[in-house]
Order: sequence, then C-alpha cells, then structure tokens
Amino acid sequence: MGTLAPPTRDRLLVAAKELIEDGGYAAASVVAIAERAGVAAGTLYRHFASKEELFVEVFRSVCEREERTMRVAAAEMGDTASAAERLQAVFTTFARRALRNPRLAWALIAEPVDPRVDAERIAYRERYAELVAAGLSAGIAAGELPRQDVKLTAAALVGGCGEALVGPLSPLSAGDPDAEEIVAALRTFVGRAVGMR
Amino acid sequence: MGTLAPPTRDRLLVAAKELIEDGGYAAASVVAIAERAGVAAGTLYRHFASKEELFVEVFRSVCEREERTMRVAAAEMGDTASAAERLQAVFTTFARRALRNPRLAWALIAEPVDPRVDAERIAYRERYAELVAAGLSAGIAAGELPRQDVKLTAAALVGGCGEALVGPLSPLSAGDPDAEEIVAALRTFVGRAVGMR
DNA sequence: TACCATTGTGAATCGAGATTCACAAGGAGG
DNA sequence: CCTCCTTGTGAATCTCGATTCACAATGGTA
Repeated sequence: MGTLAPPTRDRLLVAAKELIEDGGYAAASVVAIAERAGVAAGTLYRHFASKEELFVEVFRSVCEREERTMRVAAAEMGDTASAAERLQAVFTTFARRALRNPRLAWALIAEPVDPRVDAERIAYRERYAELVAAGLSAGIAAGELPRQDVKLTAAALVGGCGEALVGPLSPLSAGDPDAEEIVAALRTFVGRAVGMR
Repeated sequence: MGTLAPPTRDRLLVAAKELIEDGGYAAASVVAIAERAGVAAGTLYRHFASKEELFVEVFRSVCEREERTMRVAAAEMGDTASAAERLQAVFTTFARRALRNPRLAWALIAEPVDPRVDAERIAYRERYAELVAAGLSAGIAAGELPRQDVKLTAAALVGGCGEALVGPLSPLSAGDPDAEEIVAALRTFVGRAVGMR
C-alpha cells in the first residue's frame, strides 16, 4: 500500500488546524472537523479520547514549529550580532509569521479555550518568554543591555507584541498599511524596550 | 421607606461584578448571580433583557472609573512633568489597581466573552490605548520623545503591561515578591519603551 | 372590595455541542 | 467458513447553562 492517503488520524489533525486557522476554536466543532476530514463524527473518538486531546496535539505541533523557527532566527544572526539584535530577530520572525496567519496566531496566543488546552497554550507562551528572558540576560551579562527585571520585560514583550500584532486592539484591525512597515515599527519598539543603545 | 435595601437591579449588578472579581466570567452564571443577589434566576430577566446586557452594564461602570482614574493620574503630574513621566504615571496607576484586583483586571483587559460584551471590552481597551497614544504624540511634538508609530507603541504597552501584570504569563503567577517592586520595574520598562531620555 | 401593574419564583424548556453506542464493513489468521 | 479485531457510521443521548412562563405576592388606585 502506498502512502497516498494519509491515515484518518492525521487527516483529523490537519482538518482541525485548518478550521482553527480561519475561524478560531468556535469554528472547529467535532462535526465540522469530522466533515472536513471526510469521516463521521464518531470516528474522531476512535483516535482521540476527546476533542480537547485532539486540540492539545494540534497545539503542540504548531507551537513547536514556531518556537524552533524563532530559535533558528536568533541563531542565524551569527556571532557578531548583539543581544538586542538577536531579540529583534526573534520578534521580527514572530511578527512576520503572525501577520501571515493572524487568525491562527490569535488562537495560539490569546484565544480562550477549555482549561486543558489552555494549559498547553500558557506553557508555550512561557517558553517564548523564557527564550526572550535568556536573550535579555545574555545581553545584560555582556554589558550591552541595562540591568532590568528580565522576567517582567520578557512577559511584557511577548504579551505586548502578540497583542499589538493580532489582538483586539491591534492597529491592524482597521486597515493594514503594510506588513513590513509594521515589522519595522515593532523592531524599533523592541530595541527601545530592551534598552538597546 | 429608607434606602437601606438596595434595589434588586443594583444587587444583581454588584453580585455579577463580585463573582467576576474572583472567578472570571465562568463563575458568573445566571444562577450564581441570582443566588448571590438573593433572588431567583428568573428575576434577572425582570431587570435585564439578557445576561449579556447585564454584563455590558457591569463593564461600563467599572471601565469608566478606571479610565477616569488614569486621566486624573496623568493630570495630577502638573505642568512641569515630561510626557514620559505622565505616561509612567498612567501605567503606574494602572498597575497598582490591577495588582490589587488581578482577576477583575484580567477580565476587563483580556478575558474573552460573548461577542456583545467583547465589543464593550475592546472599546474600552481602545480608549486606554488612545489615552496612551495621545501622551506619546504630545511627547513627540514637544521633542521629548523620538518619532515612532504611536498606535503600535500604545497597543503594545497597554496589551503588554496588562499581560505582564495579571496575564497567564505574569511573573506574579508564581510568587508575588512585592507589588511596589513590580510597579517600579514596570515604570522603568515604560520609560525605556516610549524612548524616555 | 375589585382591578391592575410590578416584581419575584423556580421548574420546565431550549439549544448547541460533545459524547456514546449498537451496528456495519473489511481483513487477518485459523 | 468462522472468529476476532480494528475502524467507521450517524442517530440518539447527555450535559449544561440561558431563557421562558404560568403562577404567586405585593401595593397602589378606583
């Protein structure tokens, strides 16, 4: 047998992700997911103990990819880059990806969900914040950045950038000038906020 | 008759607010609200067309007070204060109040709700952001602050500070060192982020 | 007293989804 | 061919909270 037809389980995961991508969690009901995957509602329960379990898995795979991408972006800056530049690279990457897929980004960053899925969401946000906090600490140790409460700065930046980009008070909500312009403005903001010289 | 017993309508509003204060929207079901107000569930519908309408009213009254308090804080700085100092005062006030009542603050700022209530929530967030944006613009016009995308900075600050203080990735979630220490760290962060000299 | 408006009651009803379950439909092994 | 196991089906069921509604009280007015 060829690998032409993905197994049902995978089709369910993909269907759920796609539905969330353009309608948020509300659009991803069990019936809708099953329909998009081309199976009956009951079939979902042959592969997942519950809808939440499926969501958790979708979450993990998407967030892992995001985190990896941001780490790579920081690493790719090379040895000559300053800590602040590395952090700007992280947020620039974050921003470009979020702007490309705002609905999904919103779902990952802030949209509310059932407790178990929420726990997963918060765990990944914390990983993003830790990534940022580590960058800040490195910069402070190297004397490039001013002393500061790194946890607070990291949380404010992760939360704030997420909000500013895809949140309900995003400037984007009304009229999207140009993604690259926004990315540039965000880069400036991050630079100032971390205390870049 | 004296004014000793508040009218039912007011008791329902207060009950809803108190429930949200320490359990978020999830805790504020119609039955719970009615019970706390000392009436039957059906009574709520004698005073409000729906649960959402009641929430909208709770929202308005709380947010109006918050906004007023922040404006006053900015104004009280006097004529000698710089734009950055005024903005720091706004966020310091915001932070103290949020730290005193984190659950309510989170509900007002970010917790998701039904669309109609959400519209109200977003409207007030925008007013906070506009307040900040106006302060930024004044500072730029006066040559005190660097040119920047004021809407983005304002959105990132409002969202970010809310998140950092009471959000799911708040450093406070695990161990509360000291409110004033956090307020101080936030003041520093805001100063840097707006480009204070 | 009779009448009507307002306010309160709380059990019954609704609605929207998630979840279950009795019943196929293959397919592998004996 | 028989049996067991896995996977799929989709209508029926369950859950849970908002909402309704037939039925009191209460109080004011004619």
